[in-house]
Amino acid sequence: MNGSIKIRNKREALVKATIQLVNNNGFHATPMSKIAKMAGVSPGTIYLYFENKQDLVNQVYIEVKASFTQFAFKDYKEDASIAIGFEKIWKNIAKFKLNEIEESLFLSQCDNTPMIDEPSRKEGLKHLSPLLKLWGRGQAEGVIKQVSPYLLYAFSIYPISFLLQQRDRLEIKPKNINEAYEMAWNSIKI
Amino acid sequence: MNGSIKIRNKREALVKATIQLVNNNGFHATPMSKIAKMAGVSPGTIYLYFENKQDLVNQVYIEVKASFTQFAFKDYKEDASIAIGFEKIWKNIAKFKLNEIEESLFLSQCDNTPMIDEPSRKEGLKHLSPLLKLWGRGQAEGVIKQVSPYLLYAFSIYPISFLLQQRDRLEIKPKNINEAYEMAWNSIKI
DNA sequence: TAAAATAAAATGAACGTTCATTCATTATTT
DNA sequence: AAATAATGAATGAACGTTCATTTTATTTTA
Repeated sequence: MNGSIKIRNKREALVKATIQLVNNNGFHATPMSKIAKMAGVSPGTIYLYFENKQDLVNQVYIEVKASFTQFAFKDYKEDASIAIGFEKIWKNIAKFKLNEIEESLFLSQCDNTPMIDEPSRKEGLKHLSPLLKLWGRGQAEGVIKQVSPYLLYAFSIYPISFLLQQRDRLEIKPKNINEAYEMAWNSIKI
Repeated sequence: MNGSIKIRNKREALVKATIQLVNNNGFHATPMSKIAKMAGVSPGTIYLYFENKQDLVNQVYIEVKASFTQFAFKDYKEDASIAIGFEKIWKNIAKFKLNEIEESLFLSQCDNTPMIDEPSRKEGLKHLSPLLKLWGRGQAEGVIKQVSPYLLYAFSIYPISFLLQQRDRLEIKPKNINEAYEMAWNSIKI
């Protein structure tokens, strides 16, 4: 019982340790030796699960991103109305970003630095298509503004990441969530 | 006449080189030796202008942030109407983010990683108060939503940073800028 | 004005440290 | 006993920083 994360399996512990240490120190200021120590594992052991440091961080990125997108579309039914469908997805994303803070901070660091290589970036982007489809349908129905998906994303989804950065995250409670949701919807609805 | 940036003075060249290299490689993957080489200067020379690597990146951050905020409030008159004032500031910020891409990318990396120390972060945050004042006035007049400044920022200003990240930034042309502005305004106006 | 003396700026090789990675060895599981 | 998993000391490359030395600029002297 040392100061390290308690583990079921070593790979999982390594992933967790990587997220925490990269969040606090940045990728290149996080030595493999520290990751190993925090995971309660020898440095050499890392190389049984990952090819090298870059591979480690790529894999962590892809896993966290997958976990994020899976959460985003939980209980989302493609046949619901645009407004209902969007609210579902939006609130899923908000819940994830505000509850899974470690994972969200990690993603935002990955998305704003060159620490992830291009193939892994592409891989992480795959899973967002249901939202794009929803928007396409909304535009066809005349409910959603006729602007590029980039703009729709920038003004309705991306702002959630900002709230997460604030020091006083705890203030973000149900009332504020709903206020935020209304702002998101107002910006993309016709 | 080598491959390095041509310079007026060495400090300026070092700042420019730091921005470019950090954008491409990240802070900790950018050795002082490379910064020196790109600036056309000896490694030792860096330490005539900066205490150490952390001090270098802190100073660059503060300077770029200052240049950004100065640009944001150019030609802004405090006595204009809320709508006019906000549009002025918003479009200034958009112009900066979309034209000064190197500087904007650098700021977004600084704001999403632990590479900048806390005092310098605080220092960089100082200059945004005119916008907060404008919003306060707008709320008093019943023009701006009664929500926290964080939310107002998240939904009207922060999205601009996302547009900058897109691969096809060149597509962001006047028409799209105005669409984006309308979305920003829609999300914060009552 | 030219030469000499001093000061300031800049250099880059060298230093100590840290890091990612390896691999001979040990522990654990089958 | 054989196979698999894990270890951690060792390695060599790369890094941030220093500082004795050189180069350039400024001032003083003759």
